[in-house]
Amino acid sequence: MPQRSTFHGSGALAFSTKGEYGVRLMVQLGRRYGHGPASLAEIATDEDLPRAYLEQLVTSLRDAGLVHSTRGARGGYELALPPDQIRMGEVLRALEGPLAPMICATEEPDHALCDRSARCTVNILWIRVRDAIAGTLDAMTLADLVPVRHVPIDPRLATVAAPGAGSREAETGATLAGATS
Amino acid sequence: MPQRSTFHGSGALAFSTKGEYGVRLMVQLGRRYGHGPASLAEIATDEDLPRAYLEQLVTSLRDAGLVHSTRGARGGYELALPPDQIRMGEVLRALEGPLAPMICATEEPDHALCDRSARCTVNILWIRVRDAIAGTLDAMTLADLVPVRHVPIDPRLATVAAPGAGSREAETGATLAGATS
DNA sequence: CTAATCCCGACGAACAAGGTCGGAATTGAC
DNA sequence: GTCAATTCCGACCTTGTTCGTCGGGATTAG
Repeated sequence: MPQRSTFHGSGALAFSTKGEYGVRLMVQLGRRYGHGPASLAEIATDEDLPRAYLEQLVTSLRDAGLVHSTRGARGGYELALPPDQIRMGEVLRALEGPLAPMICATEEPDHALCDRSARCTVNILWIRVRDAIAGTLDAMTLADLVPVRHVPIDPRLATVAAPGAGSREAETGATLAGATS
Repeated sequence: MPQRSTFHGSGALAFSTKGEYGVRLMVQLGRRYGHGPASLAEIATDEDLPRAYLEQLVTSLRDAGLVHSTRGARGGYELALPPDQIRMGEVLRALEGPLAPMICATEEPDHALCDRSARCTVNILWIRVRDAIAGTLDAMTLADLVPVRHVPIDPRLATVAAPGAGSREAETGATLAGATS
């Protein structure tokens, strides 16, 4: 496949495929958590994604300390932390860079102010959007996306799969009414 | 100037220049609200933006019913509504298209489900991000971005510039309900 | 009439997104 | 020791969107 058709996020503020594929990759690793390393080929098949491309993405995730790799035969990747301790904000930041809808709204405190910062009244808008996104993303963990497993092999893992364990409830008032149903 | 340096939104989920310039354009129109039409050349100079490019953007805003145009000499553009009745969400949607971080999280009810929608547990993440963005944007109006004017020429216009006009207090949670259904 | 303005469609260069490729290094299994 | 599976790494290529530019036509005030 040369390229994905049209554009997978049609409008404004779209994530790139890096973000999308990377999250799907992480979810797969979440399902396999506790089963030892999983090879990229395996995951690429499961999610129907180009393996060579996933290699690039997983490198970012590894460098960010989110996944751990094992080289050699029977090697692969696995989560470096339990799923409920991986905030989705971290995942997306590792994949796509800092969450910043605009150059003057970087997450870094040493934000590169635009030259017009003096009379720039628009700044507050981008800041608020950035905070809303970051807040939402950091309020969700990978555990919220991994489908519940019936019976974990290791009973100690039951606490991990418990819903809403660590992640605070978001203050965004998210009404996700019947989204996918 | 052929192109803007590097990329004005460095990381993930960046607005394009359409969104940025368009908002700045609207703010300028907000400052001039009540003073009759303003020409694009004037605004382009004030904001130091390419006039020919603004022409394209303002077309979208006009088609969305946010600005009103007057043709001919001494013509120009003006806001079609008072600033406090223009939600920033509308502005950005007009400029950039629907707020959708991912194809499977469109604002339209007839969302084109990705082919994997059955076993897609990731969807909820994009939906929440989309709601957070839309909620934040729709809770702010153009009046929140226009710097307060000291003394309007026409005293009747004081009501327009007055801060308590209503939509300021909208909390993010309330407006979300209507958006999704 | 003339000058200012909006209006419209076509055009084009630069750039990042979205992948592909080939090979080197590492390791488990036999 | 050999072999196969796998991560690791950098270079390369292609395509579409973004970010504008350009030239002219339609409209209207003075």
